[in-house]
Amino acid sequence: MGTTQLETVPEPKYWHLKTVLSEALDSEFAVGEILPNERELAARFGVARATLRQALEQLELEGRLQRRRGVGTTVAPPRVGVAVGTEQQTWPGVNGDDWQLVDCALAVPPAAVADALATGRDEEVHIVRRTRMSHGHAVAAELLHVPQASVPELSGIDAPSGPARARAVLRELQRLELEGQDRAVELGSARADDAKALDRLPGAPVLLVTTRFFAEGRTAALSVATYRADTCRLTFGGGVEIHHGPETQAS
Amino acid sequence: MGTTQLETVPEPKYWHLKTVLSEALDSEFAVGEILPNERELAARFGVARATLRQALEQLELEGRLQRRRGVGTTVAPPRVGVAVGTEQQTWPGVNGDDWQLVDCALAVPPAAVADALATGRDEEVHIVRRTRMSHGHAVAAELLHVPQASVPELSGIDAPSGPARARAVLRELQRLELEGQDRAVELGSARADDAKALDRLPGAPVLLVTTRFFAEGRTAALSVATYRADTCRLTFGGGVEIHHGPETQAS
DNA sequence: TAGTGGTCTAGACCACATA
DNA sequence: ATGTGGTCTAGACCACTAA
Repeated sequence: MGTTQLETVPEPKYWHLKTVLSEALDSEFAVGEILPNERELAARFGVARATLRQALEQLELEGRLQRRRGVGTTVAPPRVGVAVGTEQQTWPGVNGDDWQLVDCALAVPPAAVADALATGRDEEVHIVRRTRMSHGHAVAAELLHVPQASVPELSGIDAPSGPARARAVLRELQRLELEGQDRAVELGSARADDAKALDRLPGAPVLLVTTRFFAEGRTAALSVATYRADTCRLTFGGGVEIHHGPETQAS
Repeated sequence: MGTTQLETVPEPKYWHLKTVLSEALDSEFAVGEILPNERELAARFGVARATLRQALEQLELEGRLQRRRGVGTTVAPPRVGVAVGTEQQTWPGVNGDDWQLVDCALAVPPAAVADALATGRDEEVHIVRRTRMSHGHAVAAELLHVPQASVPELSGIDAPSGPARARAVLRELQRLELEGQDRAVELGSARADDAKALDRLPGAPVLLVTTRFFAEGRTAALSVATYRADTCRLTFGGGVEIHHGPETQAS
């Protein structure tokens, strides 16, 4: 009697912590506000720092928090909706999309990419790197793989690398008639270079969007885009904004 | 000279470990094979168990490993492609989709859902629970929120809850003319009940697919589907299989 | 009952940002 | 120089599975 928790399942501490913190974020903190540091939070809740960190990790995974080394932990703004799929299918780089060309190189792609393109595993392809900006921040980094067979007219007169070369590859690609495309989304962790481009640590959770472009009866190009999973919500069709949680209340 | 690593950035141990393990998985292990236990692996690599676990965690996140308490760590099969978006838009539950009705209840949804449906925050809606099966495993759990206004003809004669009630709600919903729909995908962590349905621990990483169904000029229903992020690759359009990495070599 | 992964602790040191 | 989050250790105990 009185011991009302006799038959309760022992809920992990970090899980309970996460719930408590989550509610505190809703009610007591504003977006951008900085939280007490991990050592103090851990002390305040009477747990080891590692346990506290386990809770923070999950909240960051859910896009509620943002942690930066040397700075602190802040309350994250609601995720931004990023339009990924639209009704009409187009080649990358046509008129007004919010991708910025970075550079272009000729290199042997990973085996998985070579298989998808049906090129030989030792065959070099054009790899165009692009970055997607949204609200002033980089939200995605992309590698667009274009087999040399897809852009046969690519002149040797163009710059051998850099943004100019990238532009040339895209221009040639757009001459083909796009017959279709499909996409896949999966969870991954950021490679070192992508992490740097996205201002995250290597291994940060990302959403991998793989797009195959079909032309001339084959896969004419393959894009692998790496989106920040903490700050992005990928939208398909319509692209209308979805309101979210209690954050809806202002700012 | 000879000290070739003077200016190398100190790569974290768990990151290097992950790379080594990843390569070992490709070359020395078959899908389903069980790895040595964590204590032995840690000893073998000369690191603390926590560090080893950090590497395993990432590999699990990437769908390379599967860990089960009391059993061990096994090599995961390649992710299964799950078709999420198709060209033609349809109501949930029409003819042959691979969702199984679980039950149905009348309850007040979370504020975020109420806002999206433009119902009052205290207004009860029908909540249909469904489970999606693929290859004999549950890959997703869904809550389909249907405002009472969307199914006004729902007879009180039908069962008050359970699969029969769920069927009735979907049947009434399908009478409306579907005017459009849109989707969003984001990263989340599994709620306790979803985790149980998906045979995962609470907090496991999941892909949240939010679908809005439009009819009669408003949002007539809203679905929130929770997909296992470790085993699923969500496909949009076409639904064709994408070949993957070295796993492509058989089964 | 034995062995597995999951949780938790109390430290330590490091890399990074800022003042 | 200080303070932050990131990495790492060497333990301990618990929850779960399967023999």
